[in-house]
Amino acid sequence: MSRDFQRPTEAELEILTVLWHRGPSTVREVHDTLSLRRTVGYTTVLKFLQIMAEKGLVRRNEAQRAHVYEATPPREQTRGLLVRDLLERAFGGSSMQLVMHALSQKKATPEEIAEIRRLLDRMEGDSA
Amino acid sequence: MSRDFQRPTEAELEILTVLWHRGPSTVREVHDTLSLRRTVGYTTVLKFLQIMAEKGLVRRNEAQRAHVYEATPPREQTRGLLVRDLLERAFGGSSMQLVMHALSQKKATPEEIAEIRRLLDRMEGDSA
DNA sequence: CGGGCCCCACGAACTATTTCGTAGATTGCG
DNA sequence: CGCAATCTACGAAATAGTTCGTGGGGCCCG
Repeated sequence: MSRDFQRPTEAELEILTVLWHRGPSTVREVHDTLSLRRTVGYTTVLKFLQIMAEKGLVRRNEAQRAHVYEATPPREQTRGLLVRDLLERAFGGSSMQLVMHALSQKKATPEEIAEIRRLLDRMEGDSA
Repeated sequence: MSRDFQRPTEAELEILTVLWHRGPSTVREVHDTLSLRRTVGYTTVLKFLQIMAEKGLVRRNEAQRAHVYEATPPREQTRGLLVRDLLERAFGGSSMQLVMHALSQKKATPEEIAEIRRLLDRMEGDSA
């Protein structure tokens, strides 16, 4: 069996974020959440969860009549996958360029900035 | 006419990166470059450039028999668009999280690290 | 002039992704 | 029990994205 997850499609990612946010949820719960942002049919969500279950992107608990779905790939792992991907496809692998863009995108709190500094310190330490 | 660019598809981005790298190029040049990485037909590349021209992603100079294509959206603008997008779709808008991932993804050079530090300094200065 | 090579336009096949309708089973209630 | 509300399964339409074949010209060399 394959242990590596493939890159989720846009709609799949949308659902994964809901599951990461809510934790294990039923189709209805996911649907209700998504509906807050955009119009989408109930069976559309159901279908996606079924597809994702096949792909291994979600785990399904059928104990109840309304099955409960849970995201399988750890959130950070998926994020890493997406970042790696964007890095390669649009930034020629230069993580710094990506960082610069991310930073200029939105103002960070002093705490967050401090955290990034610590990470930079660690990196310098390693490379030394 | 519309001045905002839409998010390029995967294949379109691939071609844009070639154009950013090479500068204005003919279909053949783009095709040759892409061929170094993967198998792709000449007319496939041609078709994409035609589609992209319609979308406004590239500009076409027909002065020569072999038309010369040039990327229209500035590279940094497109990168910004992609980063913003990823930020929204996978990081709940937290640029810090994205930065952390980007940094841990690939080792940056000491120089780059220094540059990021300077950017952080500037950010703290602004918010003060 | 004729053949071979390269170029563009365009349609269309193909694949991937998204969206939903319909059907059948289950459950809760009056 | 019988109906309305809810669920899942599944097929398939609709859309988006990718890939390429074919046709019509132009260009260059022998």
